[in-house]
Amino acid sequence: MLDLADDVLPYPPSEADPDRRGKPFVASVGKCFQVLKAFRRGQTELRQRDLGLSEICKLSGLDKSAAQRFSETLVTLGYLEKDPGTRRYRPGIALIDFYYTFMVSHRLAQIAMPILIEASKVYDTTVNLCEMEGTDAIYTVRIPQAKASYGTMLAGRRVPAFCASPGTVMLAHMPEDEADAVLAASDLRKITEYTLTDIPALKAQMAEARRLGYHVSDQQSQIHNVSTAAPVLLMDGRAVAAVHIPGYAPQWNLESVHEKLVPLAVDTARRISDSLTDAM
Amino acid sequence: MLDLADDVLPYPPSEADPDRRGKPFVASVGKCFQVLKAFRRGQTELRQRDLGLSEICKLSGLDKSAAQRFSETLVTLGYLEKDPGTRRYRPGIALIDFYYTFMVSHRLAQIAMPILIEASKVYDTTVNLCEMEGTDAIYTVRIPQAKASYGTMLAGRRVPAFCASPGTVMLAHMPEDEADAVLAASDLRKITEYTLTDIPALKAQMAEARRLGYHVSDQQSQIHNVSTAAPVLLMDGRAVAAVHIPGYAPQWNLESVHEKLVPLAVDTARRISDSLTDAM
DNA sequence: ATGAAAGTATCGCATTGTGATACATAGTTT
DNA sequence: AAACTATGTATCACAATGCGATACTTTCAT
Repeated sequence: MLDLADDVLPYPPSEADPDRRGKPFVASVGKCFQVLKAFRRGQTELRQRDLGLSEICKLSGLDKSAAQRFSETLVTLGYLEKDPGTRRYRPGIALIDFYYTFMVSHRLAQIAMPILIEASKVYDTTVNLCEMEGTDAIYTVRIPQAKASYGTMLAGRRVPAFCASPGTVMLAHMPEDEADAVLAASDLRKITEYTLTDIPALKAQMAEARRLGYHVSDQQSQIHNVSTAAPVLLMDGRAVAAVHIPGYAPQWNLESVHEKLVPLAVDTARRISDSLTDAM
Repeated sequence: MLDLADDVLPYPPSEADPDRRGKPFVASVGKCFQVLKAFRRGQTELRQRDLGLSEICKLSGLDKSAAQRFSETLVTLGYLEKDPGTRRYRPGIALIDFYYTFMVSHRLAQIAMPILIEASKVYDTTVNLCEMEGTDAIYTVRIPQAKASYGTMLAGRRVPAFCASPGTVMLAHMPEDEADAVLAASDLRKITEYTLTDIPALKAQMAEARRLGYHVSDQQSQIHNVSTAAPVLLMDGRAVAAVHIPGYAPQWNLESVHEKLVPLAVDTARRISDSLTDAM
């Protein structure tokens, strides 16, 4: 039995944040999102798609009454579904609406999509677009390949920025103080035995990524995965995203990745950068 | 200038609903989602990605104070972003999290994904998976093609069930009273000049779809689009989803769609149905 | 300059959410 | 079966919290 709870989640979510102090904040809204987030934790920590009320309590940090109020509210709104038999809750299909709301107005994704699709056909590989959010890189566009695993096909996945190639490359092409702040806020724990966790080594790696214009991560976030990333840059040199192409063993190794996937990633990222600046 | 507002959205969202009466409901939560929904309306009705506070008021039905409170709350939580210069709000990247939360636990999508990818390669076409939500068909999985338009690549898009082939085919394979209820609740307005809007004609069309096991819609929801859909069925014959393959003119016409896309859609849907029942 | 419209801040009131408690139901163990 | 435990549901008095009218500030058009 896993021990949940306790690292009780960032709530109340600000009053700590510098420039959010004093802004109006409706606590109930924060709590409802704690409930929705509980399902994500439930999936990673408990490996189950549906949660009972008491599990929601533990994972959200809310008491029983609150958990019930918010869960039922979310059911009424369609964002959770409730199995009448088991009385357990699960994510509702209406949640997809917000993905659409975000993506449909996301110019970067719109521009990148056809270019990424083309790129995926070159070697029949998965190709992803990543963007920074806090200390994570989030996959926003993924062009899937039939043989890939389901989890690696889904947009919305998060990976700690410090230990994955898209993160490295975005941190590298970012004002240094911002990058430092991200590293400082990151939970620097080893994901695999190859994960770098000390700041100087990470900064050296970032410097090299900046120099080369790409980064190859050798099993630092996943065993048997040598993955490449190249930055999508604005004219001022800031990275707004990264193109990420994973290469899985045994099909790909460090050498073939350098020979084939690196140029592809760099070129794809550059084409996106160009289209982006043209469009402005 | 479009007149917005007024059809002030279904709020308070239940007390009307039969079996949701008396369930605890936190009004603030409902209102925060009104704000998020406002962005979707803003995109379709105003064609703009970001909204000012007063636009949020109109589109959400909230007063100025409430709109501000909830918008700022959502900014603090990361679900909206605010441009400091223009003071306008736009959807935040964190919204993607909920897509992931839903999809990662969605067995149907997991099973369907590789099968849909295979299908998309046969004629290099877009292939979609749709599911019912209220009176709409929602696209939950989409395998994009480079030449397609961005809007048709995004999961989360909704189409009224009555006038699109995936909807027709799902309604057809549904207990009749449920299908009738959906039609009754639908806003039966012509989308194109070919849209059927009278119930008997729609029911005849559904009957034929049930008989054939697929449906081809000829420009009923979009001009120059002849699209095919076939139902994904459980063992009891109920549809849980539909495979949808659009065929755009001039590349595709009614004849070539029948010859090629119909068998592909039917076969793909059947393979998903089989995998689904195997997995249980 | 002037005015209108949009955005932000303030604050007393009472509505609304709160959470302790009690009750009901499901699932397990003896 | 009965007894027990855990989990889910309902109730309710209190006051904290969200409410929204008002006033203030900024921005943009004229």
